[in-house]
Amino acid sequence: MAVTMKDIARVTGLGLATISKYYNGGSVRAKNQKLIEDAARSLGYVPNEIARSLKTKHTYTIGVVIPELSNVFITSIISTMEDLLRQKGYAVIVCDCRSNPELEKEAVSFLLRKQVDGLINMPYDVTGDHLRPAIEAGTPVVLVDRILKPLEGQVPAVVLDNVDAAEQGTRFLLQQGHRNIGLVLGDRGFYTTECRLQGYLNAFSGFDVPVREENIRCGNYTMNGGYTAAKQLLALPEPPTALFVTNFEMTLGVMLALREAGIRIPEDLSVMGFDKMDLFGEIFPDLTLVRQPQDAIGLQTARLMLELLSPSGKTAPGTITLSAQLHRGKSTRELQNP
Amino acid sequence: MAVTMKDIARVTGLGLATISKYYNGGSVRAKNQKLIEDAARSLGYVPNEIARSLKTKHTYTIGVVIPELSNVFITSIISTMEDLLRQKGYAVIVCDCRSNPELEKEAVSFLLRKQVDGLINMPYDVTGDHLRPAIEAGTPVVLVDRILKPLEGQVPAVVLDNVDAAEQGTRFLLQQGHRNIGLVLGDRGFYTTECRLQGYLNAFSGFDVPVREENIRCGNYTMNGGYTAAKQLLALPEPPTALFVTNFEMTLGVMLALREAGIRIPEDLSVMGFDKMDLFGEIFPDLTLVRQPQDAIGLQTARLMLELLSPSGKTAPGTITLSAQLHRGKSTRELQNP
DNA sequence: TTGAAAGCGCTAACAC
DNA sequence: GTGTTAGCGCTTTCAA
Repeated sequence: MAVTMKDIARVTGLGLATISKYYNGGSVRAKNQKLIEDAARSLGYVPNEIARSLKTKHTYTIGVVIPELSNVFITSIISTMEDLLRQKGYAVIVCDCRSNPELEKEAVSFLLRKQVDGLINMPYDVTGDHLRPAIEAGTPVVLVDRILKPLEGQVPAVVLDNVDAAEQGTRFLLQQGHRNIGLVLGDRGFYTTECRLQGYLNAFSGFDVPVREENIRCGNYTMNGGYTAAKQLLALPEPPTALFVTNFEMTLGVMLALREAGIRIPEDLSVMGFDKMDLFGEIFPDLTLVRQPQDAIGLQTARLMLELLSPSGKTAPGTITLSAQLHRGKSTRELQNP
Repeated sequence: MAVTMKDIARVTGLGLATISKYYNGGSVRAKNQKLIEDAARSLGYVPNEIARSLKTKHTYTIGVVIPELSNVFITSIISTMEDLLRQKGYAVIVCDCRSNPELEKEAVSFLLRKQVDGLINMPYDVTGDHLRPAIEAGTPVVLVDRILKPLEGQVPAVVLDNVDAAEQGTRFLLQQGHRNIGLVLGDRGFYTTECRLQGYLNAFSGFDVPVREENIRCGNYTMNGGYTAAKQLLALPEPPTALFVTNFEMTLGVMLALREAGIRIPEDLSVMGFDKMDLFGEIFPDLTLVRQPQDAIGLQTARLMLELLSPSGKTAPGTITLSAQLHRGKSTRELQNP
């Protein structure tokens, strides 16, 4: 049987309340403090957070439900959130639902039974039905990276301004004189994919340049997908003079395909990447890209959750939209004869 | 206030014990079962696992402490473990200790206070001191990927036979006639690094070939590290005829460096990779590599934990060693004039 | 099969 | 500052 406060009480001769108060930062006579500390050490006492939770009604646990763990964007956001959350005393239970709506729903109810204080979700099921039980139970929910139309106004979210991000990137290439611009997207139907496509189209219509359907490819947000998409784009009768790739993994795949084909960047082809700079590191020392502020996304999400959890906080369920920043590197060049 | 069993009891007119039994799979009269289900649905009852845990002494929660989340080997192992564990009703709390022994120690005590049923650790602190509190508290611990000398015989572990893996890879290259073989390792001092180096050396002494010190490079287990190491190896007065790269991220970096340098594989240089095959996917369609059985590692770890947790199970704290398998791809070739 | 009651380890009034 | 006590939501004898 584990050591409990009762044991400490017995050994020290103090009352339970005193010991409890000590562990909750209350003021205790110095002599008794020493008594408690000594007893705790010699008995090997570890406070039981479960029992405490039962009483206090909060578990200091946050559930995080994500579609996939094998994606640097997701893992880097999780790391950032976890750092802040743990610093504030919260544990994080991560549930990878394997891009499966059934598992996603299950994960939510699982976490609810575990009495998590809050739920952070990068949603997969676009209906948002999986979150209904949480909302009904009054458990705070924060969405990351994607909003859910059916839940708009009910659940706050932290997202990138995806339309603007893609528009920025595309506009830059257009300004450089490119007219034939390949776009490598994630799968259709995803919130981010659709937004980024919209941004691309917006930029084109802003320049009054017609869009070539065949230039738009879906790379599934994976390295392989990007690789394949690049090969297809290169094989077109009129291959693009510039490529805009909309996430990290796909950019990696695209770069590999280009190297394999012996294509020089930016002499033969301009490339615009996406996502976080430092992950590309020294390998693509100065890739032109749309920088997604992932640290800020993770931070804001955690902060928002913390705010919802604070006794005062009942923040309005708005959407925090963060802006991407264009980084002008050396992988793009001005087209001489547009 | 949340809905509790008491509410169900009140509504149905049944006793607490009956309802509890129903939720624990006991047999209840069909009529009452329906009564309970209806009441639960209309009230929105969710069983409180916290209260249950207080009584039953187990939380169905496993703590996982890892050095870093941004590494495909680690995330893929976590995903595999989590799948099995969750399937058995266990939640997984992942703590990324950022390769910081202080944080690692803190993570363990944090999880202990949370009353996790077990602890899975890919250890960073080689002294293993951070795990002492868990061992003293009688909480089952399983190590993954690395063993801890000071804790040998006290804590079971699941690891790759790293020496043999590296020996296999190196021996294959030697058999192909290579004598000048570059080795790209992780940082010195790590368990896996030292084992893999040992394997390399073993193979050389088996062939009675002297080892060139300058061929051994540390790439920090990162993509950038691999990239840099490859550049350095290529710049040697007598560059190697083959490269053995000992993890996924570094292999990626090495491949990029080689492509950049316009080196053909395997015509100009043979390359042997490491880690899981399918992550390389179609991009390096047939890379020769030492395949690490990561799924098996994750599975065995989870299984071992489950076994320790089962009422019967008090498995001996041995080490499960899994073997790597050499995959003969097309990135290596026999040297004609050795 | 069902119900009454005790108690898991802790917190929080409240009285001292 | 300290001790007494009730009770968080559940499980689990034990008797009916």
